[in-house]
Amino acid sequence: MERDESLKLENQTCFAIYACAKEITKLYHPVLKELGLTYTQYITMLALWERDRVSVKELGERLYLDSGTLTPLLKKLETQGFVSRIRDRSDERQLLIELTDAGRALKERAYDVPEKVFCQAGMPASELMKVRVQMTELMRAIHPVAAVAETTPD
Amino acid sequence: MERDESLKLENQTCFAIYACAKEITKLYHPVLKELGLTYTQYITMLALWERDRVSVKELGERLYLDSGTLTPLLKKLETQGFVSRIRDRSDERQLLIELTDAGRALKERAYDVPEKVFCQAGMPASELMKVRVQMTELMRAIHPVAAVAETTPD
DNA sequence: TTCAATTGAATTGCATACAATTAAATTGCG
DNA sequence: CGCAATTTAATTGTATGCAATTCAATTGAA
Repeated sequence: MERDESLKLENQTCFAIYACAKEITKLYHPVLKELGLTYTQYITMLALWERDRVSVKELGERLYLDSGTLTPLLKKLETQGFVSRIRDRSDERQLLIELTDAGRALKERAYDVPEKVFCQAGMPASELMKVRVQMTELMRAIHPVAAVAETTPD
Repeated sequence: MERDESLKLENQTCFAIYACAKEITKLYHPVLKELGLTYTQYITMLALWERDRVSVKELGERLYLDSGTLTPLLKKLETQGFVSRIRDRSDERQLLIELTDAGRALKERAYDVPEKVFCQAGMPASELMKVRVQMTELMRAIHPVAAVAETTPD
């Protein structure tokens, strides 16, 4: 690539992904508003609907979020009545996140969400799946980097 | 897709893109720190290196950011000495953003950035290009939606 | 057992993001 | 011209995100 081309905005994969991520979040906004959830709260609920009564640490690993983001977000979900935050009796350092009945009930109303957003996005499901596979591959390529670098022999 | 599968985190294209975007930003962080830029400031400088003396509105359209984000960010870049913020004499509503000499000089030091980040990401350039093309397509599919919906006949 | 090292969550500080509103400047219609 | 509608930034309020630090609980080695 030409020296100058390398710094053009339209040649930055990072920017394409960054901009896309933000637009997608905006697409979810009106749909999630009906459920009383923000986008980050929504993916947190998705994780919990699959498996709850988990520590903040485990939740953070599944969502790629740290306690700085999750602590206030989970307090908010607790205030809204969707989760309970309970200290683990056998290890008081850990905070277990459990769905409430209302939290579990919310799942019923969430089943429509993906389809509603799909309809807004004018893209066939097969294309979206391709994108997902590529993103997952890219994620695998970059996410463990830090950990690997640390264990590199010197 | 099975009813329950549709809400699984690993099946959400939105989550794959969202998580990827965040990890990529983290990859840039240490590299950009040497230049004294955050990620958002960096893409703003990329846009300005291509074309400066533009209004906040035009910059926002190219970066998909609004004045709520750009106003404080541009003030920061001004404080750092990389840009000047000048009211357009012929239309006082507009604020023109111009690179300073220091801002233009910074470009020289930025040429290394993409390669440095590539090296951290263990992915061939051809794969990254494929990702970029797909993201750009997806962006085209979803971004104009709102505008189109407004002009739909009733 | 004892205490230093580690672990997990919370906190702090800073930088986004964006919806909604506000305020100033400009435009365009009558 | 005169003023309502529009346009552009800035502001306000809320919600992330994350690096770095702190604090309490637990673990593990001597």
